Amino acid sequence: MVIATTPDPISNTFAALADPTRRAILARLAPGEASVTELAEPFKMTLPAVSKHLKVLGRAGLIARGREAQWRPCRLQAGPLKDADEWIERYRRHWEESFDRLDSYLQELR
Amino acid sequence: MVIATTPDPISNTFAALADPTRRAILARLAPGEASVTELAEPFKMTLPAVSKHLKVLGRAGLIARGREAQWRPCRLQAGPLKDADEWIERYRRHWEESFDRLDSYLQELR
DNA sequence: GGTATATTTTACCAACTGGTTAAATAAGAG
DNA sequence: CTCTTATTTAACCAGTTGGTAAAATATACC
Repeated sequence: MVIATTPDPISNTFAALADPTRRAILARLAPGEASVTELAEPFKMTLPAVSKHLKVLGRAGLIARGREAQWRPCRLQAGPLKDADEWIERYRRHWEESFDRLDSYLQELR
Repeated sequence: MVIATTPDPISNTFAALADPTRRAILARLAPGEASVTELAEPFKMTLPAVSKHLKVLGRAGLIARGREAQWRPCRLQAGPLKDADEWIERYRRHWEESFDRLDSYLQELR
């Protein structure tokens, strides 16, 4: 199974977050680690499909894998999320400003 | 040119951010609006390629297009970035905690 | 060794992506 | 109307993605 490796970590992070299944997996891992079968349970896709999603998350550094008997538990690694957050934060001013404009427009309407 | 439309706005946003060219375009738009040719200038790709990137950003709601004579100026729309930021923020505790663990480990090493 | 459970790998497929070139469209200027 | 400039569309291509089914691998248990 070929998984493309961008030499650009933040692109990998955003690409990994661009899929609802993968975001749900991260949400499931927030309270603590889980096995692949546990992670797959809520989805109506096959186990290999989930395994691929985990590989994408792993490549992005968003999860780490353990080894316990025949289980390969996953746990969240939030480091890349920090980088993504810092990238987005640079635009905070913009969405706050555009809210202000909408707000004062709504004021005018009264 | 077929541009896939996910019924999932935040997936579109993250997918749009997953490309370095598109992130650079957004950065260029932060100080103010720009024409397509101006946006294309720093890249060694053709104009239609940039036009496609702008379409992806438009679909994600990250830019709006104007009309001035034969120019179609782009300006940043940061709304979707706010949603992306809010999604990521839920994990802030996780990257701060993992920093704390690294920090106390480094303390121990001394 | 043989069996059961958990997970990954392989091979395959249709759809999407990111790029190209060439042609089409839009608007201003002479 | 013609020419120039700005931009998009169309057709195409190679590579990636997200899924599948079937086979392979890993570990525990008897």
